[in-house]
Amino acid sequence: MGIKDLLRFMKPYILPIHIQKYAGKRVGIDAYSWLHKGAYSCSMELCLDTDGKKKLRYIDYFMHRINLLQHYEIIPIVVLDGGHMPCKAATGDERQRKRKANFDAAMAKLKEGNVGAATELFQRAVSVTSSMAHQLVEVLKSENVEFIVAPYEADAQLAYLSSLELEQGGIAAVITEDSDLLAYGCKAVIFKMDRYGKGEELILDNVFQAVDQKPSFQNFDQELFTAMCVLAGCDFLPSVPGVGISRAHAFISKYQSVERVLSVLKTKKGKLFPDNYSSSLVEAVSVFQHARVYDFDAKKLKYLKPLSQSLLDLPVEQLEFLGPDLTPSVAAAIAEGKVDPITMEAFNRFSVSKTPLKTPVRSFKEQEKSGSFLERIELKRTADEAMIDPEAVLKEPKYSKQDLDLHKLVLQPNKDQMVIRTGNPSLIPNNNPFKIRKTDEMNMESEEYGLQQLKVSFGTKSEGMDVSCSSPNSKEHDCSEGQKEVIIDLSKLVDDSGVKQDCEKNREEEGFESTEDDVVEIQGHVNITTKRVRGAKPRTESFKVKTSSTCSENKKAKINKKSSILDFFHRL
DNA sequence: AGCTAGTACTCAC
DNA sequence: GTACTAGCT
Repeated sequence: MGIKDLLRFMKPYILPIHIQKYAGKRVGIDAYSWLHKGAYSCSMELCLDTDGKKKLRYIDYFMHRINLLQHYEIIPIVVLDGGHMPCKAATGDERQRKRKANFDAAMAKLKEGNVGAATELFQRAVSVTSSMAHQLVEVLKSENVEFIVAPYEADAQLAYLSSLELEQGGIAAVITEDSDLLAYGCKAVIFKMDRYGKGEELILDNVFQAVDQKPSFQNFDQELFTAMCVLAGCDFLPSVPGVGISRAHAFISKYQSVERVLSVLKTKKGKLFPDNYSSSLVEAVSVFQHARVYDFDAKKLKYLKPLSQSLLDLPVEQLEFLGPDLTPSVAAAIAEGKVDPITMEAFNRFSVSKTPLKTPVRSFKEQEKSGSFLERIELKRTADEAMIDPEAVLKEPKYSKQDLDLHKLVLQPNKDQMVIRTGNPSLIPNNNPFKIRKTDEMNMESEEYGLQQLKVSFGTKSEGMDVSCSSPNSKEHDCSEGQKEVIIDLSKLVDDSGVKQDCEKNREEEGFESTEDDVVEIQGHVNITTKRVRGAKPRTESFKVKTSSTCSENKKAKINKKSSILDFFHRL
């Protein structure tokens, strides 16, 4: 939702620019915007979780834009969303239901054979999942693109980076579609950046300094501006009925103080003014000012802006609304993309895996991002696959039978079973001209993700879980085109043979040859204690962990398409 | 004039 | 998440 009507209201201050303006500078990117847009190019594939490269087109979209920035010598800093703020309004159930309805309608159209109508409906059903985010993180890692997973809102983290000096790792501007960045006090924000690098920019200082410009913010400071945003209605607090951006601005201009505006509003609105509105507004403004963010240098959480005395006087428990505190190690693990910020599960070396949470209440964003029905994830792109004719892919008859099977899985998301198909995560779209990968880097990564990953925690209550996953030994990079397949049988609830067969079938279809020779297996037990920092009770669970790796050596030679940056821009 | 609520859109072969 | 708009106060 952002700040209701803020961008329209601020239109006079929003000017067209080209990102070239930021050549040589560091620029922050609100990953959610691009993930969401990119998802449109493959919404059906994402919803159905089909196998194949088309599902990863959102990565293509994202990386093409990263490449665009790099072409203009901009240093992109990708910021991803982390956990959810406790105070976030629970407006999501409605959207979630709509998505589900669109998904069901899309499946119906698909059964009828009306692919066009289905595609349209899938576009309304698609949402950004944490699997997608993590998949992106893996590609960013492999491409050496700087990224950070915010402890909570990416917006707050971006605003924090924007407040830092360049030498401290600060950024000169933020690219986003979200008006919240302004409420957080981001100095320079670029909206609606297109594929050529054109966008619309708002410089906050220009707003405060402008004379003879309407609407006028001459007597505003950042706090009043943020208060205006909250009054107009934001994610943390809906506005008082009848108050929108114009009236919010008028009130703040006139009374120059949050307290006075609130008391006037109270007498004016009478019964329409909610009892706890004043305290909620002050809290919401505080979140925009002091939200918890990650300090990359100190490697711990800190506040976007140092706490005021009145906040410092509060007992620590009452500061939870700024984002619950996280221990430095947890905060760092989240920031570096090693731990899922919502479930607190360690990410698998190759992919994301998790069952839907069984906690009674899940917020909208939580459901949206943790992938309510997209529990299967694949990263199995190979160079071979990249050679497949797109036409042929489209003609594959998989949309009939296989998707019905998938649909069953979708309708029973609680089944404690999933199949994770993984491949070399470093493989980025083959049409990607900036694919430069150094082998030693890859090996370093593999070490970093080594056996410690056996200590992963799994956020389920299942017992006796068998985890088969690819062993991250250095060898596998010698056969980076090889494919790994992981099957997790979390319970005996479901007969897994069907799924396994599907996998085998896929392997054949894709010409995958598994050689038993290089299968490595490690088996053992690990005891895991998961400390759920946000609200839930700590758990200790015991899992049987089995690791195996399958690599195929005799893969076709990689296509050595010499794709230069110029090639890429010619295609644009 | 401004707020509310409903609809349409984001990609790109 | 946004933009646009018809209809209401």
